[in-house]
Amino acid sequence: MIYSSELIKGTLKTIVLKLLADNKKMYGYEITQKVKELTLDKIQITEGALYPTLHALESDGLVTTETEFIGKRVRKYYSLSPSGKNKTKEKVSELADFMETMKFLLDIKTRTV
Amino acid sequence: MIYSSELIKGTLKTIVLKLLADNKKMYGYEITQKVKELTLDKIQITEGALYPTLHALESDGLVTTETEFIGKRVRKYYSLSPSGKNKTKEKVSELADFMETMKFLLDIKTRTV
DNA sequence: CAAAGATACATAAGAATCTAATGTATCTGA
DNA sequence: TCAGATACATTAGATTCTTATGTATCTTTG
Repeated sequence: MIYSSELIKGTLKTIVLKLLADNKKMYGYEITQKVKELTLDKIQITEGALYPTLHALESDGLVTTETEFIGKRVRKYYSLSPSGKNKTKEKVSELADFMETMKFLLDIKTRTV
Repeated sequence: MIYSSELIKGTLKTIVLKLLADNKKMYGYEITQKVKELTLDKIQITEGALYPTLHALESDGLVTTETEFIGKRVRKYYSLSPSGKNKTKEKVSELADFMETMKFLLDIKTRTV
């Protein structure tokens, strides 16, 4: 089972930030594979979604980049900047809070009018 | 604190379906107020988001409508159709599953390479 | 050793879904 | 009376994703 795409919307940035917080530095392709692995294939981040997100994080100053060559092939590593670390904490705790709220909403058994 | 809007994206349809499952029939404005109340103002559904969603649910055959007049003012009640009830179960359990996955993703403490 | 599949970057058109603004109209309480 | 709440609805624009495409290198396998 793969989650319907709408569910992923809005959480991608937080997922990426959190992965970077846990793994120090990662490159794009690695992120897609890591998410796929950690979620047992339930979340598959496409490159068309990931790269624009990474670029946005960079232009917002939340991540810094360094390029490395593996043979002739380029690899672009992303790391959290100090403000990126703060942002990560904010986004993660907001998402955790949101999930609590949603869990409550989904469990409610109220009067059937 | 109000959740950043991107978080709501993709969950609105599920929230509405679940509310209808619990409350038999509801009208649009009532839904906005109910969500606001149940989430202590953390989730505020705007009408610009809600009405198109309700109309989409209707044209998908997931809800049926009945109009009622309160004085001269019209009120449009929405109820789940049989397929809407099935859809609600699907969407709710998918979202619950998704939240488990996200919780795992957010809590992971892995090697710092 | 050729070809397929994996690795690795990137962009772009289009779809989906929300925000913010606007519109109309009625009801209620101070 | 008049502001605020109730109640419907639409629309322009923004955001963010999907799907497709492009380029190039590396690795594995028949």
